[in-house]
Amino acid sequence: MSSEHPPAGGTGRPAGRRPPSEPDRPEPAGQVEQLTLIDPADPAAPAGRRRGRGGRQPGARALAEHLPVARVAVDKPLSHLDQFFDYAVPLAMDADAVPGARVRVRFGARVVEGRREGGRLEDGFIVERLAASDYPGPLAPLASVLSPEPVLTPPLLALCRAVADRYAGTLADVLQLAVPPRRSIPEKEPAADPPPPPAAPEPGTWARYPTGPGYLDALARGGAPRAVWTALPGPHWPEEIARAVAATLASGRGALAVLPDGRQAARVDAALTALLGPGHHVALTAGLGPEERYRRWLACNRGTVRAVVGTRAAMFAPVRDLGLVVVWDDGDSSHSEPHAPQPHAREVLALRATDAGAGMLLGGLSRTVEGAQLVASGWAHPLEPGREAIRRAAPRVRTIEDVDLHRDDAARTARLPHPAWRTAREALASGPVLVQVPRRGYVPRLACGRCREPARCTACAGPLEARAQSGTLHCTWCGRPEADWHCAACGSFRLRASVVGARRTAEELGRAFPRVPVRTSGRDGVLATVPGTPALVVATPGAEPVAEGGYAAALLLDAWALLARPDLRAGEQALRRWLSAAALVRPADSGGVVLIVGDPGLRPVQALVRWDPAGHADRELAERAELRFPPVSRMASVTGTPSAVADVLATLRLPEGADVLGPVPVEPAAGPGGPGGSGGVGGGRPAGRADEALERALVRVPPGHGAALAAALKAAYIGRLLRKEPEPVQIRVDPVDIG
DNA sequence: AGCACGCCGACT
DNA sequence: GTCGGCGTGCTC
Repeated sequence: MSSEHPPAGGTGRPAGRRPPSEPDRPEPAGQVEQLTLIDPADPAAPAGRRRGRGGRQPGARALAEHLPVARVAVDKPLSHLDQFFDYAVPLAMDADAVPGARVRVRFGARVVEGRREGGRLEDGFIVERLAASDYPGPLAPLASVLSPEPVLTPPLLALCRAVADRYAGTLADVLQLAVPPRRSIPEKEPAADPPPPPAAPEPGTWARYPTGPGYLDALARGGAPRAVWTALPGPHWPEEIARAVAATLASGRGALAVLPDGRQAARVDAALTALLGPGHHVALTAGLGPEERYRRWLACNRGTVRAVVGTRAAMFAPVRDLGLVVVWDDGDSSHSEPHAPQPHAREVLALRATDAGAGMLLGGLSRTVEGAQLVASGWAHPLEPGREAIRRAAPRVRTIEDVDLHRDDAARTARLPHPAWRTAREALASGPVLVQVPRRGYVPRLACGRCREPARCTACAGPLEARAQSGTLHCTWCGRPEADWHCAACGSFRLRASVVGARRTAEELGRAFPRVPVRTSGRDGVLATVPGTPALVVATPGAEPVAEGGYAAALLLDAWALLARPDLRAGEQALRRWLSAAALVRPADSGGVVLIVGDPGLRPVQALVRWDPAGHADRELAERAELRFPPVSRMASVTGTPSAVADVLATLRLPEGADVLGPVPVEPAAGPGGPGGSGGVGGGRPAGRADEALERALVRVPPGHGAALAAALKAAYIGRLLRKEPEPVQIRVDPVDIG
């Protein structure tokens, strides 16, 4: 009677069998009868209805005969529980109701005398078609199939599931990130055939790396090499990425490259077009508009194009036969998706590479600890230039200390140490000069004038700021005035106003170099390129324009400010920012000079001078290993009211070797980068009411137990939902804001 | 999330 | 006697 096989892929009981604890429900006699519809509200009743073995219901609509059940991921309700719901497939929808199709379903209806009433229309995706459902009750029919376009294909679903699991998040949240909203116009356009694979590219500038040509060759021959690539400074890396992508296409497979921002994606896009011509790839970036974005996404999903270059949202792009994933500059915080569960492009793409058996190219001018770990663990190989190639490509780097150097009048006007002023003046004779200024608001507002220790509130340790009107000191967290501050570290009473912003630096430089044009590139108003003519270009980190022919010099001001942040990654990030600016400067042979204003004894400063990001990352990794910090361990944060956090910690079934740090009170949200933000599971603010005291605990597990940690956190979270605990908690895997 | 059902106090 | 409090459970 009941079907011989349990539903494919179903996790539940075999269809037609139920535990004996539900005696009052009629035992389904067989699948087809079981699925006969009782819903009256289908206007498009198919005329020639085929009968199942026992179509006993006179008013029933005909159902698809082959696989009459559609398992649906319903978008809205209960998404915390990550459940699928089974619906019957009306015969009229049989052809369209393919796995991955978007559907509308009635959800939450009640049954009155065998008829279904009410129920809200919800969006969903068909996850799979089944011969039978393991749901014991009668199935409601699909309300409609919005489109037969299979957008949530089985491999994309599997990826979303894996990402949700890795981050203790819900499938629904990840689906939101992975599947773009539907637009009907691009869907109606016919799918073209993909172009034939291009020829394998020449190594080009990859020849500058000992293992570069071999890496490219492996890709072209269908291999899956995984490399952590330290790129040489200069303008060649976009083309090098393009060649790696082209080599993968040559093997008949697809490729996906994710870059931190649209400017850089545009450079790789242009390099790919130059190398292959149009038609082989699409760029997937914000700012395209929803329709064009969907058109390109569809082109990728339909296999019309085999390569995608884009920003972080492209990490889910459904590239077919994935042969290579590329992440450029994974230390850039833009690679962290701000929406729950906040997946990181590097992690998602490493997951995809592993699952798809694809290669990976994790490249950048610098190297993150995570990159160093991938090499240390043997998962990836280093792809590095030799010392000689670095010497040829990199500018000369000099350091000067920034103590008491304001002797010269012009230099003082520019707030520049004198040697920096002189370097700029000399370099301006032959080209543009880049001045990198830390972003305001990114650095401690005030610091000790002697030892540079950030000035902190004596009550709550929040950062102090000087009120513009009165000039008095106040804490930006608790608001308390700080009457007689002195440095907690060295006892000095002198304060130093932290950093001059880009705009004011530009004004002052303009006065110090009256005949030289000054351009700024920053948060609002980012310049992509500047001409190769003499000019001062003041930029904040990440916004440096590329100069035609390279900058003659770069000045990196206020190194201390980047390093003074109470952040695990402060050193790594500082070095990353300096390298990205320094890489835009001409090679030393052509006179390129970088001058960094900061203590030459600091490890990141030394790494810049030696141009050794890999060594720096290795040392950071060793330090993290010693302290058992991520990524050597995996961490998650649990934030909420004290009782809620305590409850989660108490019910958490932690894996072997786990430990808990805290809980500690969380500072009230301080400014833009505060502990707000949604993430993991438990979405928005964990604060029930505003201003309620919150605590945060960090949970840490040894390497290899990340999945168990995520599973345990999610179980504890779901447990609270099921128990209807009113106090919300927020759970975040790989929290970004741990100091 | 909504929206049912279900078992105990003050009203026409 | 009934209307209604929102506690608990279900939604294919």
